[in-house]
This record gives sequence, structure tokens and C-alpha cells, in this order.
Amino acid sequence: MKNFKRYLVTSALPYANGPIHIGHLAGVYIPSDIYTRFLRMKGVDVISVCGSDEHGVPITLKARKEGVSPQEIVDRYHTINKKAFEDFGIAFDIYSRTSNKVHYDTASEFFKTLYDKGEFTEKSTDQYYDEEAGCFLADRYIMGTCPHCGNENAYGDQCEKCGTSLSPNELINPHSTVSGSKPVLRETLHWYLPLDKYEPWLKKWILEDHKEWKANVYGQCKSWLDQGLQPRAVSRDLDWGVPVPVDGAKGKVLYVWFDAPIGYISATKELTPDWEKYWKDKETKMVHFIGKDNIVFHCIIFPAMLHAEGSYILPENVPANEFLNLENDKISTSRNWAVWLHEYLEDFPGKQDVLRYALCANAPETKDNDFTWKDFQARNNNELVAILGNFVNRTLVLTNNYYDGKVPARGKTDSNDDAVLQEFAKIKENVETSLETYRFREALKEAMNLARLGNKYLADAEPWKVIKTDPERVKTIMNIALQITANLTIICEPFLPFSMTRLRGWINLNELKWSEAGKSDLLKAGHEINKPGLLFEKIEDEEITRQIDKLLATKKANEVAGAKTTPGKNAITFDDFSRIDIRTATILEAEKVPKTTKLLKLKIDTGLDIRTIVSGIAEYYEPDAIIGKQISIVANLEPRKIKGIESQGMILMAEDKDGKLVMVTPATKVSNGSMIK
RNA sequence: UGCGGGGUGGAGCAGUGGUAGCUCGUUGGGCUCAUAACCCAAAGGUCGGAGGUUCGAAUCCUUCCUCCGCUACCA
Repeated sequence: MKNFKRYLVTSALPYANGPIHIGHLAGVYIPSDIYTRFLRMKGVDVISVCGSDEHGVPITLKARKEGVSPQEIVDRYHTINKKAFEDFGIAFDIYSRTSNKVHYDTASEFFKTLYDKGEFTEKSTDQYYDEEAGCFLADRYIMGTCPHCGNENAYGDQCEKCGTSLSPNELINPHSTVSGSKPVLRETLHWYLPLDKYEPWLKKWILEDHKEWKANVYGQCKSWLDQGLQPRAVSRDLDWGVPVPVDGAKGKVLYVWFDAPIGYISATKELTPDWEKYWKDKETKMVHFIGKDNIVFHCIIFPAMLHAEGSYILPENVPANEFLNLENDKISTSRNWAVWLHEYLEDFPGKQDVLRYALCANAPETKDNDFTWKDFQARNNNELVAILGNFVNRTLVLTNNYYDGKVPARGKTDSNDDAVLQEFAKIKENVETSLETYRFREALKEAMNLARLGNKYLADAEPWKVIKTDPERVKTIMNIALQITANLTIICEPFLPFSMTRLRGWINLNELKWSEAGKSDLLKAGHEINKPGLLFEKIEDEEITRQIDKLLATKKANEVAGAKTTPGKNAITFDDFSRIDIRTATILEAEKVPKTTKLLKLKIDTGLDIRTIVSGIAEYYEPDAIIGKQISIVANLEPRKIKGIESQGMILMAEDKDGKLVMVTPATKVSNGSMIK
């Protein structure tokens, strides 16, 4: 493995439109923090940079909704998030932001360099413009009727009802979700980064030179590269962001994904005048910690930008994590389905390490994982308290009881003692190897093995028994137990910095370098220790129940909030209405359409005829259960082929606020083909 | 539809060709210094299904099922 002179660790810039939750922590910031702390302890030159990502459309929309300026929004969340990181001991050297001047200058200059080198291509396109709001609309902010399934709430990029991907101009009756008005097409000029041009270079750099990247990262990159890269726009029509530094580019800003990663550079600039040695010296190892949604940006687009610019180094590794779920459900900011850092600390003051431990032990390193409060409790009670806390406690209590808090001298060791002492170095080695290969879960488990070793040692040596027959021997035993404790303060420091600080206080030990780990004379004979407290406390069921109740309350609140009925539609004439042929019918046969989750193929009696209708209700109705049911249908809807089956009409369903579909059935049985009017 | 990542004892994970491991939980025993914590032992898996390659497969190939992503900058 290549030896580097210094390290540059970056952590994904959190988007400043909401607070930080446990998913962010588990996916990005805990691993990056452990990694950074480990490197610092090794005494290598390392800086860790992060900051708020403060541009982009969602922030402007949030601002518009609240009637404040975008700056106010980002100020709010920048402050909250910066504090949350500090509170959890996430040890960035700098937590910057992309709305500050250094960043504007850096991003602007970066763009200018590429522009001057002729790296960009320019292209004019027609895009939807919202005249009322005075802005261009991203695909996502246009809604309309899906041309395929008739869903009236299809987005400009995709219809969630039938799953087809769309482009905004396919939508029938498009309207802006910003103002509600009908958008118009307007021509606009943008700059593109020709990713296709860098494709061969990227292929070699990733697929050949970085086979060691994590499977999820490498696979994702390979998939993109194999499919062929397209030029990507680097500018947007928006008044919030870094202005495009080119004449005639008024009203245009750098697209967020272009400016955000440059935030790493500007943060470094803000931190140190020596920033260039971290970014431009081949002796620097750069590592990006991110979540899986960011893989493409950090592995393909940003490296392509850096490569095009020419003077920058590239990331050595991009250890992306998968996602963390919460109690079996996706974490969601908008649905408030999350554990927010600031709220956690209100409920569990001083227990940062417990969360750090639980999240690291259960980090989504290879696949999505689930965070449950029960698991959190078990990790705390069965591992932190029972194994680590307990070992420390029994060692310190015994030392205080037997030797009045003075470290006893070690006498002659027996073979078991020697075996234990030799384990130190092995454990240190294991932790180190795991950390260097970004396997944090494993590293943590290895670190805990030191405490396990300690417990076993005490159980085997039984000092509380031996003290009655051979007090000299006990001095050796306790000396060794204390050396294990001292080693713990080093080995566990990257993972549990708050607790290890307390532990060092109890044994009167300064923070030691990583290289001291593995030694068996960290505490000299006669060294005095203090009265210990409890390193970790048991978490009772009631506290866990309270958290779960809190989440259940959120779920309820969401349902109430979601209960808002869809806004009414524009008036139509009676003539419009009478053109629709709605009538009753009875289901004769029903079967699932193979290889689909939602579709049922139904044979129905409409009174006029027997016909086939394909309907997306399979998630709510079992085929067998609905045979014989009377329903309402639109009989004169243009036939459509769905999954190769011609569907002749549509079944009327009432859609509940949670998306649940319910049949519209006549209150009492009527003859098939009865008109509904 | 396609592509990427998963599917291993009750839970969470490791294991990429050679007798299936770890942590937690469970059961039994031991110990009593310790926050009923600790130590020992045991039970528990035909490694998502099917087919194939091989002397031999969780591990390679084919196919199917299933979860999560790639599509709302939400890590």
C-alpha cells in the first residue's frame, strides 16, 4: 500500500434545509469522525473538512413557503447543524458553508478555469418557465396528467402511479407546483460538462486502478460507465447560488452539484493558507465519506471536474455507506420520521457515545440497516454497560479496595498473564487494519474484544479469591487489569471519545498516541487513580417505550397532516360531465397479472357486455375475495394496453390519503349497467 | 424493463472452492470483585428457491423469487 504524507478527509456536505438525524450520522459522519480521530492519534497530518450545502432549488422553495429569504433558511440550519456536530464530538477541523465569500470566489474561479480551457459545451433548450413565480421549473416542480395512466398528479420526471418516466412536455395540463400557474416554454442557454469525453479516462481510473473500492461503490460506478456518460448541465436559471462568471449569464447560477463539492476546497482554503498542499500534492490521500445517493457525484462527476481542471488530486477512496432505516421505515425529513440529534440529546443528555456506539455497531456498511430503539437499548445494556463499563468498574473498584487507589507493581507473570499481555498488540493490529479498510463495525467489535479479554482475565485469575491466600499474586493480576484499562483509553478513543475522556480522568492518564497502544506499562507502579463513576448506565424499558411512543405519535400526526383533501378542480360544464359513461358492473373473474405487484386482470359484466379491465388494485384486494363484487366503472374510456393486455375501461376507486384504494360500490345491489349520474 | 448492492442459526453480521464462524439473545452450570453485571458450556443454520460445473460450493455458472437503491439533493 502506498504511503501518504498527509490525509484530507471530507464528509458529505449536509443540505441546509433541515436538521441532522441518525441516518446522516451512521452513514457519513460517525465513520469519518472515527477515521479522522484514528489518524490524528497516529500523529499523521490530517484535516477533516465539512460544511453546509446551501444552494439549490429546494431551499428557495422552502424560503418562499415560509416567506423569508433563502439566506435566513440556510442560516437557521447551518447554526443548528454545526452545533449538533459539535455536540456529538464530530471533530471537523472546519465546518464551513457554501454561501460564504471564500466559496463564491473558489467556485467561480473553478468554473472560469474550465470555461477558459474550453472544457464546457453550450446548449440552448426550451424549458418550462413559471411566469407568475418568475422562475424556470425543474422537472420535479411541474405536475400534470400522466399520458399513460391518466393519473392527474404525475410529476414532470415520473408518474408515481404507473412508474413510467416522463419528460415535462409529455404531461397533459402541466402546472407549476410553485405557483399553480400554467408554465410556458422558454428558451434558455446552459453550460454542460461533457462527461462522455472523460469516459475512457474514468474507466481506467476507477475500473482498473481502484478495484479495491467497496462493492457497492465500484458496482455503481461500473454500471454508470458501462451505460455511457452524457454531458451534464452545470448551470441553472435561478437567483440563489454562485453566479455563472461569464458575460451575458445574468440570472444564471452554478448548479448545486457543481458548486457543492467545490465546497470541500473552499472549506480547506478557509481553514488554512496551506490549503494547496492538501489538494494539489500527490502525497496527499483524499478520502470522501458519503452516503450511497452521492456515489455518482463523488466518483464520477467531481473527479471529472478535478481532472478537467488539471491541478487537483483525486480521491483515493470513497467509502460510501448504504442507508439506515428507523424502526422498519425509511427515514424521512418531510414525514418527520427520524431521530434528530438535538432531540436525542435532550432525552439522553451526556449519552453521545451510546448513540455513536449503536450507530457504528449497526452501520449500513454493506446494505441498508435498521435502527430500532430496542437494539439501541440492547447495545447499551449488554455491551457498553455489561462488557466495557463493567470491566472498568470492577478493575477500578478492586484497585481502590485493595491498594487504596495506587497501581500495584507487577511481579512474576504466569503463562496466562503473558498470553493476555500479548493479546494487546494483536487487538491493536486488528483495529488498525479494519479502520484502514473502512470496516468500522468490525473495528469496533475488535476494540470491544479488549474489554472482553479483560473480563475473562479477571474471571480466570479470580483476584477476589486469591487475595485470601496469595496477596502478592493479586498485585500482578490487578496491574495487568489496569494496563488493559489504560489500553482501552487508546483503542476506544476514536469510537467513544466522551467516555474515554472520563475514563482517563479516573485513572489520571493523559491522552496517549495510538502508538502507545499495545504496551503493558502505561500505568507505572504507585501511580494513583481516582474514585470511578459509572462509565455507562443501564437504559430502562420506560425510556425506550417513551421513544417508541414518540415515533408512534409522529406517525399519527403524519396521518392527520396527510388527511388534507386534494384541492378541488376547475368547474366543468354539464356537457363535459355527461360525456363520461359511468355505470355499475360486477366482477366475474379476477387474477393477478404475472410479474407485476399492483395489477389485477378482471373480467366484468357491464350490463352491455363482458369485458376485460386491468386495474392497479392488487395491493389492496385479493383476486378471490372480489369475485361477485359490484363496482362502478368508466365504460367509455379509450382502451389501453397495459402489460400487453387490453384494458377496456377503468374501475372507480376512492383513494385514501395514505394511497389506499377502496372500491366504489352501490349501497344496495342494482342491475349491472345502471348509469351513475 | 435495465443496471448496482443485499438475502447465512431468534436478531445483527463475517466468511468468495476444501469439515459453517462472530456479537447479542435463549437454556443449563459456575462465580460473587462488579451496574442481576462477569465466566464456562449447550442448543439452534440442508448458507432465498431450483438446476448445473467440480473429487468437493454459502463461495463459480444459469434461472427464478425477494428487499434496497439508481427516479424526488433526503446519508
